[in-house]
Amino acid sequence: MQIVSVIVDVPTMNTDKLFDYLVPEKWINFIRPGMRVSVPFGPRMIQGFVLEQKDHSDVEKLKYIHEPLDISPVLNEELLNLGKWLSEKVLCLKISAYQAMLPAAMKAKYEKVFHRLDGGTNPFLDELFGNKDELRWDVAKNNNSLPVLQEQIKNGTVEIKYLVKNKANKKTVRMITSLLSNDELLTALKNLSPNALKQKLVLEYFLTSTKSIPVKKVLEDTNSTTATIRSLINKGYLKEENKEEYRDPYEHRQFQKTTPFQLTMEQQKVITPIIKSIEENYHETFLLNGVTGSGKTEIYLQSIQKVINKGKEAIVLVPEIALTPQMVERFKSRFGNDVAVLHSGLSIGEKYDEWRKIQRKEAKVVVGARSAIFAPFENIGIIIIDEEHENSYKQEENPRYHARDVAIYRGELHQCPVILGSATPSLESFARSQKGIYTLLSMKKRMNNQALPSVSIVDMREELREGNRSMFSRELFEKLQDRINKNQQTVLFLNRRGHSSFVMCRDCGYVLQCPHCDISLTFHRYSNQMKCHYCGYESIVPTQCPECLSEHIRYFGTGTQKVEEELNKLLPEARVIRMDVDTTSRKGSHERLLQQFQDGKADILLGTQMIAKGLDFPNITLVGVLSADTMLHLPDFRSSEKTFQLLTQVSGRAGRHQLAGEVVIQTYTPEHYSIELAGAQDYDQFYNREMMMRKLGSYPPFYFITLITVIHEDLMKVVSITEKITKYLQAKLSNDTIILGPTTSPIPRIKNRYRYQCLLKYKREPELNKHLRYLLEHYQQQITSEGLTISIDVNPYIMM
DNA sequence: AGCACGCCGACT
DNA sequence: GTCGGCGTGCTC
Repeated sequence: MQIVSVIVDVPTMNTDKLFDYLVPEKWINFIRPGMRVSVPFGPRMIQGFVLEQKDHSDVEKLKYIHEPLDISPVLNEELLNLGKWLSEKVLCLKISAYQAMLPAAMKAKYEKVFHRLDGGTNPFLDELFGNKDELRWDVAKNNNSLPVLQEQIKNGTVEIKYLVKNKANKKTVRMITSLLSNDELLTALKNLSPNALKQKLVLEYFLTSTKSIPVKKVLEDTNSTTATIRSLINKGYLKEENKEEYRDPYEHRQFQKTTPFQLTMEQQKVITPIIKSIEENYHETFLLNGVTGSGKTEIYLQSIQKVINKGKEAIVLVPEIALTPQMVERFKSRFGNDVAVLHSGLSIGEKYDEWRKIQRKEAKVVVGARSAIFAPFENIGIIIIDEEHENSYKQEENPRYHARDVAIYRGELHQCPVILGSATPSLESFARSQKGIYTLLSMKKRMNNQALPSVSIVDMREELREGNRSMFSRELFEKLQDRINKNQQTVLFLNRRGHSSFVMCRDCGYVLQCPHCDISLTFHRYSNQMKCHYCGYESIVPTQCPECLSEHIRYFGTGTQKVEEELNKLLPEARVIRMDVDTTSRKGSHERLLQQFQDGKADILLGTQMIAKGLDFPNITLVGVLSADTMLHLPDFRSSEKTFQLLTQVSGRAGRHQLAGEVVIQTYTPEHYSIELAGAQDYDQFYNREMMMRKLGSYPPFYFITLITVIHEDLMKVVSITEKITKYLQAKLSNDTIILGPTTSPIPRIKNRYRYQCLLKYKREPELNKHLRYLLEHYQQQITSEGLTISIDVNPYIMM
């Protein structure tokens, strides 16, 4: 007797445990841990993951596994353990953790069908089923036949079958193979009936080409029909078979092979310790801090080459928005078909194929977004996270994991180096490098010794005072005109996030802040109040600036569209390409717009977030940041850090080649350190300043934080539950732990459900997860039956 | 999540 | 006295 323990695909807390099943005789030792199986669960049939094998169970009435869904395990032992670790660390369901590791194509799709059992003897059923003996549930439902069918089920003439399917499947191509040698073909040709002209053509075709050809191609090339092929198959000359094929998203692209570049002194120095840890098989986390254009990618490429030479595999994570064709090309042109690519632009089927290349060891390198950290490699030699400070490495839904944590966990397990690369490392990572947890590797020079662009910061309050009410400062406008005259290109960057949610004085730049939290107050339109999302402080919306008594105090924000209109008015001769969510929603439009810009079809590229990275065009000599402040005043303790990173990032777009670059940053708060220091491109100084702020505010990296959000349609319930949770935690956690809340969330209501939150700041709480789990269990009933949501985000990046 | 079981109101 | 509403609880 063989028994397996299974995690079932039912995403609730009460089913988040192992269920035991008997393995049918014929599958003993075939069904193994890591495989997906379909199992009877109550009256239905569902998908599950086999976690363990055993020969005894404490449960009396075991059911049998219905059938395996894979021919070999899709999760290896490491990933099975990783899933367990992950679910404990981020407090998610085990099933969610495992599903996050696999391509979406493998997620189960359930179908219900009615199956007739009368053997066609009941004419009444003919009406319902037609000439088939199966009827899909949704079809029956649309025909209003459910009540009748229910009756038939009672009679025993119809049963319900539950099907477990994949979301997407392997793509197959029908192939025609010749079973004859050339000599035999010639004989066969002679024996053909003289009027079988098409058959003759097909056999002749196989004389001159390879033995196995897709049906479609045979038909096209010989201008014959399936009937011809069929008769040749019947004569035993040809054979038809299905061949599995990969969908290749880069099928029509040519990749010019590149060879390693000669490294600069600085690069050489940096790569040495990385190579050492690859060669000597030990884990070390490196923080590779190199200015924009310092050649980090070449370091990655040469390190990966070493890893491949050792017969091991490499994982490279890149932020979703930076995963452009240009980026992929750099890897594909160095490592060719050894590279698999995983990103959100691919279809479910394409992702599935790329994943299978990895699993079958046909790929050695995976380049992908966040979830690629779960690539099913078994012999990892290096893990690289490029632009490590990017927020997109944190998943903002369950499982709320950070790819960096998973990377380091896997790196330790495989005893291989982990490289975190960035021009502007996250404070957390840089602090760890200062403490010696990560090894800091710095590159301060650009590869071609090109100087960093010169940055000028324009005080927009001054502009206003001098009567310039336009969104362009005089300096930026002059430079814009100059570039158009010189036929050089400009990138204009506008940050749309934080749109009119904060209130600022246009005269002095004063922004309303919470007196207790040093965080900007958020404007609430419906209640017409200013609120702090961290402690709940409220105040009225001022009509006068509290600092300078000016009346020019208002909500802040401008859209790209408005800027475009303005540009058309002021510089009608300028050709503008606008890139934002509106103009890039269609597939491929992102790439197309960039291509147009690269081809010189526009003078100005105007855009949001998405143009901050990866742009590397020689003709860009001017970068303008229209309003550096928008992000700065978001109600988020990381707003300064994000501002600094973004400004540095954007500035790095200018003057990467022969032509020198200039950057103009417009701001209402030029004295703010994140803007001033981004202008000076001084990371170290920024780090010191920001660390002081974090220390004062008891924020990371000095404290860990965890955010608990309670969501329900009944506001009273939300408030009272959040209060209870806060009280409970106050009683259980140490005195050094700071508990902020209950307070309303930055977005107090989404889809008619109210949101309240409680923020924990702590240095050491070894029992925290235990308490949080207790809370989840305690409210489990209300979660399942009353639509209550309690979201727990350990180390949140978006404070909503 | 689904689905069955089970206990109260509106109807034949 | 029955049909069906959806609250409650279970699924190896």
